[in-house]
Amino acid sequence: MARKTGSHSEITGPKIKQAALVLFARHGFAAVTMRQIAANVGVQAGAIYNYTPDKQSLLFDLLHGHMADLLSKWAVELVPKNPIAALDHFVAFHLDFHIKRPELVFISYMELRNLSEANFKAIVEQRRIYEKIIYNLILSGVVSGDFLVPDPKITSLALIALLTGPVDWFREDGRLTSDELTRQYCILTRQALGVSAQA
Amino acid sequence: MARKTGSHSEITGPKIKQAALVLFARHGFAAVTMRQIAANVGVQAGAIYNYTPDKQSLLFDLLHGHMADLLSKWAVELVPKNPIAALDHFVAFHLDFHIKRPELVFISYMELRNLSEANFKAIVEQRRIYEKIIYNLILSGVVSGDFLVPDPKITSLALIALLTGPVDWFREDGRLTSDELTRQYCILTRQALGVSAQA
DNA sequence: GATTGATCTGAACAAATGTTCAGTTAATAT
DNA sequence: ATATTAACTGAACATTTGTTCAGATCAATC
Repeated sequence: MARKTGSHSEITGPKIKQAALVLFARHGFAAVTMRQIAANVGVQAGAIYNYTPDKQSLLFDLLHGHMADLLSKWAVELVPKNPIAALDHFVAFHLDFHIKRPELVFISYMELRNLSEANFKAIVEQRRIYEKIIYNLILSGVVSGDFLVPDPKITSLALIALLTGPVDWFREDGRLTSDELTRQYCILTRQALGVSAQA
Repeated sequence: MARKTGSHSEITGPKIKQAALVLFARHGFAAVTMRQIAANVGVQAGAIYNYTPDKQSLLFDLLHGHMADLLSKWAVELVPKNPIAALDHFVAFHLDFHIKRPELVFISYMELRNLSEANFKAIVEQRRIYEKIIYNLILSGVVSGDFLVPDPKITSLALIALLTGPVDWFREDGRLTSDELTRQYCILTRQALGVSAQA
């Protein structure tokens, strides 16, 4: 071989993914052209096809990688056995993970419909696994008597909506630190799940 | 004049808006073509331009009309003076209004960026007014001592996220009636705002 | 029944789209 | 120096895009 394999590709590859992410988040998958992505990388449109078979795969890789990242990071977390402590731990984890990736969170929510059927199913399965984690967490608190919720299934969905909301407005350089955000959402979620105040 | 003004237009006009709404919600503004909209109405693409100057206006009219509808409907609501009763009233109102319009809620959230700058500003202003309503509602409860929240501003944003979440999963024909949904979210929000249980 | 004008068709337009590919470039190995 | 080949260019492709508009259609008016 001449030229060490991937001498430039190790730079250009990630740059393409990053540019696609930012542009998809800002303008939407369908509104972004391959030429725009290429221009952001400093390359011609044709060069992108050295790194991805097509535009669809560019989107899928971003979403799939994001969810795989989320699930694997939670898998290595040391979660307390006590349901209330586990809830606090989860709130901190979920907020931290999502706040650091606003673009990925955004396109994961709103570009699902631009996936092919097979790709769509793969992502939905990953989400199902995550929802199940939260459901089990809430259920254990209900069983132990720490939580007071009428319907764990609904509450788990509501909890995700509640904890993902800050992604839309939280800014690292805003008047609220991420620690303060976490503290307040721990209070908010404890109250929402009916944890008695003296606990 | 021949032909009564709008003999067909009174039918075709709304049909175009409705088709655009459904298609924008399902596939996204940028992914929908004027020919798709026309086909859904049973007309040729050129005919659409009798009812809208361009594609952009089609989107703006949907979003602007939606927010105007929301604000004017709240304006005529008879809201109780008591903060806790007012919160319950608001929860019921917000849930009911949004659950009945899932497509409009969806595109209002995710097609903002496809608006021209001037159109964008107009919608943001309408949203600001609505957020202010919720902020004032929470503030009055804090002042009266009925609510226990660390930060009314954050809580008002969190409340909107919480109450808009069901749009994503609630189905009129699901296992939960809208009355039950409202009841559960009244409990959830009361708890989230720190309303003491015996109230 | 002729006229009018709102409504719509159907073809056309330039511009932009995702993707392909023959050929150029340049870094490495010999 | 020469050969090799990954990385990239730049032009080309068949489609599709939003939009325009001359002309067809046809119900209401005179």
